[in-house]
Amino acid sequence: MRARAITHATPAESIGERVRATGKRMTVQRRLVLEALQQAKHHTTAEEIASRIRRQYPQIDPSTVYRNLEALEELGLVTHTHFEDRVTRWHLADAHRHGHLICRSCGAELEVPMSLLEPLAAKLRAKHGFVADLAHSAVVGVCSACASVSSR
Amino acid sequence: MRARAITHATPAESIGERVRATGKRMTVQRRLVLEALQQAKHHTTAEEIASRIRRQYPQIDPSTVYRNLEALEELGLVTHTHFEDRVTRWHLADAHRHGHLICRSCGAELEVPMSLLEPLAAKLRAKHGFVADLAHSAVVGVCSACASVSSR
DNA sequence: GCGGTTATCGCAACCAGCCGCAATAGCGGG
DNA sequence: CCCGCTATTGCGGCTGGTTGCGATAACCGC
Ligand SMILES: [Mn+2]
Ligand SMILES: [Mn+2]
Ligand SMILES: [Zn+2]
Ligand SMILES: [Zn+2]
Repeated sequence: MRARAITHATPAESIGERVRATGKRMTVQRRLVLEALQQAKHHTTAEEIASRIRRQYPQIDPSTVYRNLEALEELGLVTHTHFEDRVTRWHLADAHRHGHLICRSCGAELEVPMSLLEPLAAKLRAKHGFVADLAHSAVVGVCSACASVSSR
Repeated sequence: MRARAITHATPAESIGERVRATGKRMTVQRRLVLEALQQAKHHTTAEEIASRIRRQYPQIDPSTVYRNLEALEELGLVTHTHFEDRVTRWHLADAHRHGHLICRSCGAELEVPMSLLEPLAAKLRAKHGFVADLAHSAVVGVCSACASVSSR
């Protein structure tokens, strides 16, 4: 085992070390939450994570999933984003950061590069000393398709 | 009554007409929600509105408050903003629009003029045809006080 | 004013998420 | 390998908010 080359993008063992280094513990539930996040290619919900875990480990409690997501977020391994429905979306932190635009009329979701949002963040930092996290909440509005329909 | 001058900023009768013009009805509950919003000088929560109404009208149900806030929002009389706790804040729509910055470390709330946020909205409109409502969600981040403490 | 249509109400049940508690199980040290 | 400390778990209960349903009451036309 020791000599086995680790080719995976996020070596499972180093994550365990990183977790333990802060006095936290690597429980089976926590490992399963991490695995579920890795398997979901993109953002996912706590309920999706829970139901995926339940297939292997039926006794998992939703609150355990929520607490683990929080704990992993404190460690910088995970982030979350708020959309307009009241369901929080979770990302692995190493996934490329991006902003979200969501249409309040048709629900369409667009992703935009952080570079687009960065100038506003820079301005808030300069004017107010406020370090903004503009990826944290989706930007709500009306998409081009819906806007052209409603103005016609 | 008929000749009495109306000096109030938002003539109650014209609101009633505006409500009825869309096939909606001006119920006592709806009037009480509006009054509660007017009495709260700035943004307020559904629960604050409900408990204020309960003093005059104890049988009001929370769902009635929520449905009325939604209905009044559809009419353009009311807007809401999402803060970082999961409690929605409600404004009368004629109150001056502004953005919110909220510190995830100390909870401080700063208000910023929409003009600060407008350049981003213009860019999203130009690049994606997306009409953004940047006042809808508070911008989450770390305020200057907390940022200087944590970097020291 | 009166009556019919139907928007709205109160209620009960539900959903996403959070929290306190007692039991369990990682972890680090010996 | 075993032990003790304590982080974490499952559970029950709660909060803010939403939804379906049958009863009520605005509104409109006469
Ligand atoms: Mn909203
Ligand atoms: Mn958040
Ligand atoms: Zn995403
Ligand atoms: Zn405000």
